[in-house]
Amino acid sequence: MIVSELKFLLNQRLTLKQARQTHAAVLVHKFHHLQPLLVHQLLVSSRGYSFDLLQYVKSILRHAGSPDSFSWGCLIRFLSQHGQFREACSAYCEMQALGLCPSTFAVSSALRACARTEDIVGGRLVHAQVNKYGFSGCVYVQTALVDLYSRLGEMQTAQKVFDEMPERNVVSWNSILFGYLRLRNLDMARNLFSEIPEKDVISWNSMISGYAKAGDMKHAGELFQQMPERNSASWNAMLSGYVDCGNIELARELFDAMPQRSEVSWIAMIGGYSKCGDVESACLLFDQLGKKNLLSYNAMIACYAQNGRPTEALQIFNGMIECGLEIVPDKITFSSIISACSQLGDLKLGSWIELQMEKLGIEKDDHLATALIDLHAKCGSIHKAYELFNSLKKKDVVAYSAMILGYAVNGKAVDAIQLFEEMADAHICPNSVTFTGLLTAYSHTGLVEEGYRSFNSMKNYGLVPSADHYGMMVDLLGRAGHLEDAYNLIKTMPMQPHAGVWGALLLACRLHNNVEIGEIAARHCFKLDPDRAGYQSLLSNIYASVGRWTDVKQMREAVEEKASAKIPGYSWVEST
DNA sequence: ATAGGGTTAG
Repeated sequence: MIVSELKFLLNQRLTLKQARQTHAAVLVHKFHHLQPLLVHQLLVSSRGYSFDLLQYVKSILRHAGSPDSFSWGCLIRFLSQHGQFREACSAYCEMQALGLCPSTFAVSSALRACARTEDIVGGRLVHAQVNKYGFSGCVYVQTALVDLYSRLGEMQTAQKVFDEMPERNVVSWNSILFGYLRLRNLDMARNLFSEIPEKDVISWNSMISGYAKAGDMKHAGELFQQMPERNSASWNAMLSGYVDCGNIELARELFDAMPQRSEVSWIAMIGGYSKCGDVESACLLFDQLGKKNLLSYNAMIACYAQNGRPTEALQIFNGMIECGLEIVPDKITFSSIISACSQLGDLKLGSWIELQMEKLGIEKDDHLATALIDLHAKCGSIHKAYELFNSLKKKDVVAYSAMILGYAVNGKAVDAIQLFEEMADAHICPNSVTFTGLLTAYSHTGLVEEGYRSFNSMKNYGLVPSADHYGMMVDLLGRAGHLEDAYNLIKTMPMQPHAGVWGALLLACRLHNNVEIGEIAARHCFKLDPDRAGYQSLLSNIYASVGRWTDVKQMREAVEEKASAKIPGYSWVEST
């Protein structure tokens, strides 16, 4: 009688509270055989993972009259499915310690957990048990092994397991295909793909995205045309392929042609516009996107931050917090937001952001720490920046560049140059941003020879100096009084020099009071950046230094004319 | 039970 009542209860969706009551009944009446049903129901009906739930289930399992393998298997599978990989692994170990024989789904879930955490040691341990318990004939377990070694990049082992499988399903094929594609081994992948007896949409999608990631849109497109049925992931793989190779027009064509656009499509498209600097189009899409989630907010915030519009990045961030949907920012949001604070030079805001991160329990990974290095360096706390730099698990080119630039803008040129050498010793290849930092450092020290040498060394790394790099060299040469050399360098530029380059030359001419070159530089500045009055003042000062008062007067009038031409109230609008 | 598509730092 009570058994049927309990069974009825257990087949309902149970809350944690109801489960505790049922559990009490189970204990009182020693219906231990119902415990697996209880655990199973609890996990199946739960809305998701929570710490309380885990603790409760574990307490049932630990105090169960007889340890039972089925319940442990349910728990491990549940944890593995809900991304709690570490917990899944430790539950697996605990079950082992109880002397229980694992089920096939406990083993495959444990393998999945090891694969996702890239736990090679744990994975091999479970693998050893697979043979011991005689799961060599189980497709699911064997497929999980193929998946494990594929994710770890150990393709020889993956292939061996795959070859020895007594039977395979399409998931087994997809798992090994995934492994070769991850290693960018397109030849192997192509051969394998052609051998798959019954390709499903995932096989096709994996292959398409493999080609797309390798930049081979021709083959990707061919497969896309050939495939029997497409889902939104197929379209998205093509879309992000075009985005990655910078073909935003084709990406947009695809976006407009898609039968159904998913959240992913919108975000990929916004990211595409962001990368090619078309902020307006990105913004337009974002506004058209009806209900926004964390990832679409992240994409738009990143778009503004990466395109030098920090204020708008912060506005979107505020909009996200106050939208009423209770979207919680994650480490990706904060990476962009910290970058925005840095661009604004706002350490106060930055500190507030750091506090929010602590409150949310967001751990500082290397990505975030690098953003913080930049923030602290730009705001003058160079020691804090170096502390963060030292705390990095792995120092990559981005981290080094941030730190080198940090030293450079804080006038610590010697430290910047030293760090650059340290980076070379660590066999990390510099890129163009690294050289921005290094050249900034040289231009602060006035070490012309060394600066010039490092500028010329860029090509040894396969780097082409940008207009900004030329600008820094002009600044370095100019400040040191080599005005002719600076002017000649501009003349050799393969691209159109922008106002900043001529501005650096003009500034140097003011420092050394050179009228002849100063006039040339000023003429270009007027033309390239007609809205700014600063250039006229500089030239006027140069004229004054040599007593050409008529020209001085003419320049001053030009400055005043500009000032009065401004729309009244403009600066008020700008400051609100 | 096993698989695929999106957002982050200089």
